[in-house]
Formats: sequence, C-alpha cells, structure tokens
Amino acid sequence: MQVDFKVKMNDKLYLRDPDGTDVGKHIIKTGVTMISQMGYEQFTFKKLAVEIGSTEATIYRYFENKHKLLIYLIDWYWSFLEFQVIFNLNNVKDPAEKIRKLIDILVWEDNASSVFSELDQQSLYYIAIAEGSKTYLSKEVDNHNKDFLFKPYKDLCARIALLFKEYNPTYKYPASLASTLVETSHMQYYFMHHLPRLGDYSKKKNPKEIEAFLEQLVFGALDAK
Amino acid sequence: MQVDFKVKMNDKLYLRDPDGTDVGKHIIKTGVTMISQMGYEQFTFKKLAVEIGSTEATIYRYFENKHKLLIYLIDWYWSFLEFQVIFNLNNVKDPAEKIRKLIDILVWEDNASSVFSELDQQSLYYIAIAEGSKTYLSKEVDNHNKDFLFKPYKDLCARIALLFKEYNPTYKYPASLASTLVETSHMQYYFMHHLPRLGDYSKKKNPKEIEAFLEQLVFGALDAK
DNA sequence: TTTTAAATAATAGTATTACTATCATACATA
DNA sequence: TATGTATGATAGTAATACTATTATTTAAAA
Repeated sequence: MQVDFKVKMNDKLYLRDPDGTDVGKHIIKTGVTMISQMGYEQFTFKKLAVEIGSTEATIYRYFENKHKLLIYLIDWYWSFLEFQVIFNLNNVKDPAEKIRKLIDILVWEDNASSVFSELDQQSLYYIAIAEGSKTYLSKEVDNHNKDFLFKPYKDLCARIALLFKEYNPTYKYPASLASTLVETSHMQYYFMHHLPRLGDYSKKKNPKEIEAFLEQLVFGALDAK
Repeated sequence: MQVDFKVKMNDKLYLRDPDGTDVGKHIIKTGVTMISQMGYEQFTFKKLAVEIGSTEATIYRYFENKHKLLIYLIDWYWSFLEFQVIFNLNNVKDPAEKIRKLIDILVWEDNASSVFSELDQQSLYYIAIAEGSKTYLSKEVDNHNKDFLFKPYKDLCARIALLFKEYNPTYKYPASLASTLVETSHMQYYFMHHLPRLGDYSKKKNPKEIEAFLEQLVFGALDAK
C-alpha cells in the first residue's frame, strides 16, 4: 500500500505551490538533502538550481528566498510530527502511556522510517534539529507570526499540552512544558552528538538515553505536588 | 568604586585582541548594540565599520568573520553569567536556595544592571537569547568545539550541574538538566515576547512567571523518586 | 630626539550571494 | 489553431564577505 501524507501548507510560504509540479517537488526533495548536508548558511538557490539541473529564476518563482523555503520544510516537519502523534496515540487509553509514546516519537531512531512520505525523514529530522530554531530566531518573527507561519509548531505544542492536562488537570504550565519538551528533545539530541558534556549520556549515543531523561523531566514536573 | 570584569578570552576567537585597543573595544561595544538591534543576519562588518567611523579592513584585522565575533560576544556572556552565579551564590548555604537564586540570575529583569561591566547588558542578553544558539548550530561545531570555543558555556553548565548534585546526589541527569535549564530560560523568554502561545504566561510579560515555571520544572525533576 | 615598528585609514578589487528582469520556447488546454 | 502557463536561457544589479596594497598616523625603542 502506498499512502501519501499531504498537508495543506500556508500559502504565504510560497509564490507557486511546489507540491503542484514536478520541478516543485524536486526543489523540496533536493533542498532537504542539500540543507542537511551543507547546512542552511552554505545552502544557496544557485547551488540548488545546478543540482536539479534548472536555474535560479525557476526556484525564485516558487520561493521568495531561502528562509521561506526553510520555514516551508520545518512547517511540513511539524505537521508530519503532529500526524505521527495522532496516529500513534490512537487507541492508547492511559494518559501516562500516551506521554511515554509521545516522547518516543519526539526522539528519532534510525529505524524510524515512514511509509507515509517519500521525503528523506532522517535528513529532515537533522534539519529540524540544527536549523529549526532559525525559522523563528529572526527579526521577522513577529511578521511571520502574524502570517501564521508558525502555526504547525504551535498546533503540535497545543496538542502536547492537552496530553499533559489530561494526565494532570491541575498542572499549571502545560504549554510551557510542551514547548520545553519539544525543544529539549532536539537540543539534547544535538548535544549528544556534538557537545556531549552538556548531557549525561554514554558514548553509545543511544536515543533511548535521551528519552529516559525526558521522561524523568516531564513526569517529575507533572507529578510534583 | 569602579570594578571591571575582565575575562581571558580564547585566543582562537580573534586575530588581534579587541580588549587591548580602543578600536577593538569600540568594535565590541558597537557590535553588541548593532547585532541586538538589527539581528545577526542583517549585521555586516561594513555597516559596523561605517558606524564606528572606520573601515572593514580594520575590523577584519580583529575578527576573521562575523561568526567569530558572535562567538566572542556569547562566550563573554556565558563567562559573565558564571561569574554572576559564583558571586551571588557566595555564602548561600541551603542547596535549594542556591538553585532558586540561580534561576533568578538566569532570567533577566530589566533592573538587573551590573556595576561590573560597561557593556550594555540588556542588549547582550537579547543577543544571547536570539542569536546564542547560532554559535553552535553551524556546520563548524565540531571544529569550533575542538578549539574549546564553547568552553564558557560548558563551564557554566558544569557548575550548575554541581548545584543539582549537591541538592540531590542521586539525581541521574545533572548535566542534561543544567543545559536544559539554561536553554529553556532563554527560549521561554523569547516565546513570552514573540510566540506567547508556546507558554502559559499572562500578558504582563513578567519574568517572574518564567522563573516559577523553571523552579517547578527543576525541583520536580530533582525531587521525583 | 630620532628611528623603527605597529596599527590604522584609504582605496581597490574579487567571488559569491541574493535577488530582478527579459525573452524565447515548450507544452498543455480551449 | 490560438492562448496561456511554466520553464529555461541569459543578463544584470546591489550587497556581502572577504583579500590586498599603500600611505599615514601613533606608539615604543634606541
């Protein structure tokens, strides 16, 4: 079975919908690969154009600039993640179990390939970790926020906050804990691989160790009196 | 009394020590102001040169590129923060009280000007929040790490981890919790001001609300059985 | 005080980036 | 057959991120 995950992307993100044409899809797919390999700063539309055997002009017809392309990719990532959360928590009854499963989804494992998308999930995950915060850490934040460009991220966090509320209705900081959990899952993964002294992990670089920390952190906060 | 806070900066950060000359100090001081105002991406050595009435060439004699200048500023910030922690926790006996004071230091308050430095602390704090992660979220991380460019950050986190160990010697994730606390204090401050839905704060934008969340989070983790 | 060295300013120049504009062509549709 | 749409090919611009050269000022050493 070939199911395809399609999200309605915010149309302020692009000039021409990249999902509507072959060139557009090529831009996205190759963009993911290139940004994950060379990093957002080194990535240019010129290089991408050469790679896909097209021209800068064509890419500029789809995206205003590379920042918008980055937001597009990251938004897609958050939407996909929210979908995974919905999908995987389906039929789970126990609120604690839901949260444990959530944490397991948030922290990537190499075997976690998806049947729902042809995009390279691992590359996209690396981009989300290493470049994701650059979408909102810009002087354009407030303008982009007005255009709802961060909605997928907020939606995911809101959903996670609901899980916390469900587990402990008296907990005072569900939204803060949700964004902290999401950010921390990324950061600790990055630290584990690049700045290991900033965590307490073994050299095995086993994502399960991050999950253990996150579970202790989240349930510690939720269970505290 | 005029005390001056001086740190020995890693000499791989600069080509010529900016702290040794007037022009150098001018570069740092004006750099802080400009980056906080226009953001790291918009900031260029050309603009800085015009602002200080000098030339690009002069600035390039001090710093290889603007990324090194950013790391310089952020390193200075972390060193200064560690100093503040040492200073303010001096003579505090109770481990819990130490942690509460630490959190109070981590979250900026407008009145928190310092007598120890002539740098604009508020601008530097904004830079640390909005641009700080860009120092290590680059393809150069591992090289920069080998040159110990992130040592001030690691030192601060290690010191915080010790406080956690002191409070609860059996706690398993002191380093992870330390980096999480530091990162989260920045992120929540940013979210409070730009993406308020990602936190549970009132419209007053009172940093004390962030502190309350952080205390609940940290003690929740440390006190959990 | 003179000499010397170091730091800076002034100027120029290059490759790359981040775009914008124009035009021709292929191709699908009416 | 006509028409619009997407793309490719090509050109061009302003800004960025540097490097290099030389002249001038300033500070330290002889």
